Amino acid sequence: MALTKTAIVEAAQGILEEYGLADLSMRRVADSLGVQAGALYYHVPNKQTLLAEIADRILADLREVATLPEWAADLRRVLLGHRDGAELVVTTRAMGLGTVDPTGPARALVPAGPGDHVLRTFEHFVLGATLHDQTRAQLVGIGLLAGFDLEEADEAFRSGVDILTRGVGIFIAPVA
Amino acid sequence: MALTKTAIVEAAQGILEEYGLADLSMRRVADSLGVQAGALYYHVPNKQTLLAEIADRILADLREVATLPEWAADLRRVLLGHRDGAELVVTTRAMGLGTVDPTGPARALVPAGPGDHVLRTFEHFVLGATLHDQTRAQLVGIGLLAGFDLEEADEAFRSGVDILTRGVGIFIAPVA
DNA sequence: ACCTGAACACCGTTCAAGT
DNA sequence: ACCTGAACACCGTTCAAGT
Repeated sequence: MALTKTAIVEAAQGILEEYGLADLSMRRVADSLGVQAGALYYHVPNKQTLLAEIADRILADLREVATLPEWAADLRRVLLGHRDGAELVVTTRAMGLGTVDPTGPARALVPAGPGDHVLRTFEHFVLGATLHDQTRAQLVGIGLLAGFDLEEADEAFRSGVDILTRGVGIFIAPVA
Repeated sequence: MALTKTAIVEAAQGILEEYGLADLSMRRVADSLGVQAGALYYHVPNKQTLLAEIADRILADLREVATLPEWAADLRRVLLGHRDGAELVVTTRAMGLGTVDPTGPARALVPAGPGDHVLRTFEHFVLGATLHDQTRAQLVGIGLLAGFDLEEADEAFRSGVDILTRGVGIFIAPVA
């Protein structure tokens, strides 16, 4: 069968889930499809856009939610559900690639104008915290890091969401 | 003069500031020092630890501060002050490398126990937001992205810090 | 139109051999 | 002890040539 963009994206995602982002090369994707690396460039402009396409597929797992904390937890769930999901989405978002905005399901929960700052703040926290925790969790899995517990990190994440929601005053005396 | 670890770290940082993280290769560092790439490995175990050493140097610019929002602004200032500073520090922190904790100057501002969650939450937000903004600012500089304004991003950052400090209630009606 | 084969210009890391 | 030279096992991307 002929090579298609969809087949390439799916093959790339398969390699990502199985071997991780560091081992996801254009040559490996081509190999798994039984073609030469150069052939990919007839269907995909470059590696970055291919990765952005995978990021879009990952973010498609996002569910509808009723509250901001629920949305934060769901975004974290989706990112942790895919190998190197946080790193992929962080990079894609930072470069302005990808078409799926992770704050999408939360848009309806805040007023259009001032709610924007709230959504961006939540997004940066969720991506920052989850990138940190997922990287560490994966290092523990390879035996390159010890003393990190994802359950504890989940607990800290929920505290972070509480702080964003109610302010630091819930944990410490209000600051100037 | 003989090659030293310090000379290698300084040369690497020089290349980072001038050409960026993507162009910072062991071979380039070696070239700039007039040695072969393999020679570096007698003084530095690998590239990651070399990068961690640069991250430590960058975080050494952190000032003493009196409040949490002031510390957040200072960390952002330091990261934006070095090319790819945010990416470098995010990666180094996630992998548990580097010896300088960016929350250091803020430790004295919060109580020992519950203050920890507050610090980590602030750290993840500052790193997440600044990584995002610095990447976009640098893409604008190369002409690969338009419609991003760092002044606006700074403003959004300050709003984010306000939300962390006082809760989302200052921007929108309190959420469940 | 679509793909191969081969090349260009690189990587991080290792290691025998020299000094 | 410290460095060179050369290798190993790769990269992303381009492009003439074939079908």
